Amino acid sequence: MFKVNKLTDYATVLLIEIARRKVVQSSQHIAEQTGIPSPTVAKIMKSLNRAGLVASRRGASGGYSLERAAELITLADVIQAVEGPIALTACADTSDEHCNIESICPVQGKWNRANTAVRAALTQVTLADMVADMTMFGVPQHVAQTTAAE
Amino acid sequence: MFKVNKLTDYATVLLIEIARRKVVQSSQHIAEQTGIPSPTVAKIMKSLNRAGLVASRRGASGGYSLERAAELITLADVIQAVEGPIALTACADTSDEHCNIESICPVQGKWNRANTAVRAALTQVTLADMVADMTMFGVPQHVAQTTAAE
DNA sequence: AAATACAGGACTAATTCAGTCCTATTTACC
DNA sequence: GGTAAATAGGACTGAATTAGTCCTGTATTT
Repeated sequence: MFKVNKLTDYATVLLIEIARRKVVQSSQHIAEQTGIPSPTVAKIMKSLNRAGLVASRRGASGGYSLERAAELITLADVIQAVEGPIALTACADTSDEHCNIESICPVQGKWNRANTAVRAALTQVTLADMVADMTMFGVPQHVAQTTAAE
Repeated sequence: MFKVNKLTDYATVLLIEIARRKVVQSSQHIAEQTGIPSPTVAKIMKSLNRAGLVASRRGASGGYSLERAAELITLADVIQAVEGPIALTACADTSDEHCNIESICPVQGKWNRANTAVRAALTQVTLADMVADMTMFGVPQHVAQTTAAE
């Protein structure tokens, strides 16, 4: 199956959680809210921070918040933050990886068109869209509960 | 990096080879032409045949040929043939896989929009496009040689 | 000063993927 | 009719990637 990493899927869940509440949340807290193991959350949040998708505050009562509006964070951003560049084949990307079938694949533009098309598609979908889709398909019980509980 | 399987990349190479010559070729022959190991070629060709992208003829002087014109074979077809359904996340696909974070991800349409967009993007790129892109970026030495030799 | 929380990176376990091989079936040709 | 050539299907193994954990250091609040 053609799919994104598990971690990328998690990342969207985390970002949606952060987008819903507007306050700074510790990675520990986010883990509890989402049910994703805390070390894993920490790892992902670091990537998202490095990529500039979330702002971090250290120290007591620190944590993470969105760096910019959910409308301005695209799925392409998230995937790139967690997995690196969106390049459907290895040779299209960094030229330090050498294609072992060079005789027929001398870094030609074979896949360029596809890369561009997929990147464009993923740039069209924003975090805000995903939040909207979620509630459309039925508000998740768990989040609804915990949100109400506060 | 967000990318397709190596086998899918191979598959495009194989299909391009088949598209260039119009005759029926054995999987063995295709392997020699492309430099991809013959058992691997055989495996991929079986998938492509099952998916209806290539026609097969058994027995002596048998082999494979395109089932339809290169313009009508899309990258989405190839990916689906080799990797299965294009579903960016596991839970969006067959419902027999159970998401282990169900509390926050009860098979919601979170990723639907993205799946649709990516599928559309990959449907726009055809095998004919890839053949064209290849020659545009410089005719591969090897294929040029062997083609001339016959 | 002490507690809290992020930053970076090393390491291990689990999963997936790539590649090979074996047996059965079909077809061409002598 | 027999033999060789080729695909069909599937099982199996080794390699590579991914997911997950943990440790040490640094910044910040109270």
